[in-house]
Amino acid sequence: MNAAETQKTADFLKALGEFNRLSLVYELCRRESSQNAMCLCDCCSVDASVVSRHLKVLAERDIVTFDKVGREKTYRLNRNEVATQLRELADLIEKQRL
Amino acid sequence: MNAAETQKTADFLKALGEFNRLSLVYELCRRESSQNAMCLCDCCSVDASVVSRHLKVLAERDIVTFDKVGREKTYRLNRNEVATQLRELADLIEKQRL
DNA sequence: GCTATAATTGCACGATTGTGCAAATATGCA
DNA sequence: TGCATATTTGCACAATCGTGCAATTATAGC
Repeated sequence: MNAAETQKTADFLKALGEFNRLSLVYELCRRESSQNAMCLCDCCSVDASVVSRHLKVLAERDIVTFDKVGREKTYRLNRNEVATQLRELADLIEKQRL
Repeated sequence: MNAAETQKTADFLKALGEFNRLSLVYELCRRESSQNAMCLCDCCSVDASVVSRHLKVLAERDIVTFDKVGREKTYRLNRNEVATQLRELADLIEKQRL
């Protein structure tokens, strides 16, 4: 487990480890289809600019993906990728595979 | 998924989502037996006081546990508990169970 | 008792982070 | 072209966080 990998995993966990960002993830989790940012604003009571920045962080870590349609960006949760990353970490920790 | 639960999960992820703390977790993961804090200092090049504080954070989130033997505290990773929490989150995200 | 070692705590500091507001940008629609 | 809406960006600010150092506490061994 080199430093770069450790840092990458830490960044992934840190992206999920903030209340409003995790709320956004849960909100996207509830929805079947993609949601634009304005719609996501409702789930956490902060300014639209804040939501924009949080979604950017999540996108940088590949936790969410977006499509740009017109003037809207519609976001969706990368369910499988996120779940896989979490499970890999769980396996590593449990089975001592480093 | 209420706010308190969300906050708790976020705190758990945030505790893991810092480079030196995650390095400590990995170091404990490699070891079969408990390790005292001084021994753990080697894996991340920071002051002993910093390691002490990081271990406290990890203990507060039940990521590690310790036994006090003499003047030493020996830490061990709560493998199963941490792995279970990560898997539960993975399942929730993947299966849309909120 | 005294000394050495393990660990914690208080303090200070710089860096990062989350936030709101206002302005700017981008795009759709009339 | 002009206006409305979606999103981003610049700026400022307070709060949190990670850190090192020095002092303190706790305990083992002499």
